[in-house]
Amino acid sequence: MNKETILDHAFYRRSTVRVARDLLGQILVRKINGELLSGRIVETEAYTGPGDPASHAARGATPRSAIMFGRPGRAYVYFCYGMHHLLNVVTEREGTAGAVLIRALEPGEGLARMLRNRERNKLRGLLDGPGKLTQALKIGRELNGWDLTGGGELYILGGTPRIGETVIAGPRIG
DNA sequence: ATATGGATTGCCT
DNA sequence: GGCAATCCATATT
Repeated sequence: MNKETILDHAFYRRSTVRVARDLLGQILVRKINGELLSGRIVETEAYTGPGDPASHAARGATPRSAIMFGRPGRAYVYFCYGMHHLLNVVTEREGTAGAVLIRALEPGEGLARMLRNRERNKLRGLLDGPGKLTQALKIGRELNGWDLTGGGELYILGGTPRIGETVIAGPRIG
């Protein structure tokens, strides 16, 4: 059987692009106030280090980007445009920069709560953006540096059944 | 100490 | 399609 397990250190400690691709279809789980919120990852984006101008780690480590050089399997959450939190997972071995931005989810558990968190009534457009899903799952900077391999408030479930999906991989746009 | 602009979203026309 | 909203990390003076 395809047993669902929490993605571990070894999963994240690989090339950023590979982790980005393998994250598709897995389940992001958020536990907060005794409630379970979850969604299936349907869009990701890879950010590496030097050589990737769009990456925060492009010009070496800064206080903010240092975590991208740190242990894989940690969350990198940062605040953007003065109003959105963006969730990444750190990849590559310690010392090498890399992170994958979670761009979109398909709603799973806790739908009613996620709608409330976003003050929306429709399923449509609930989790289809990096800033939207963090709002729906109440993911903020307090989770920056969170170890995703240890369960608890935030983790990612792997080994989820694939349902005949098409994975499209391409260069980043923009 | 100050200036700049961003891994976005939602509302406007 | 265009653009304002709005905080903060980073670079510059």
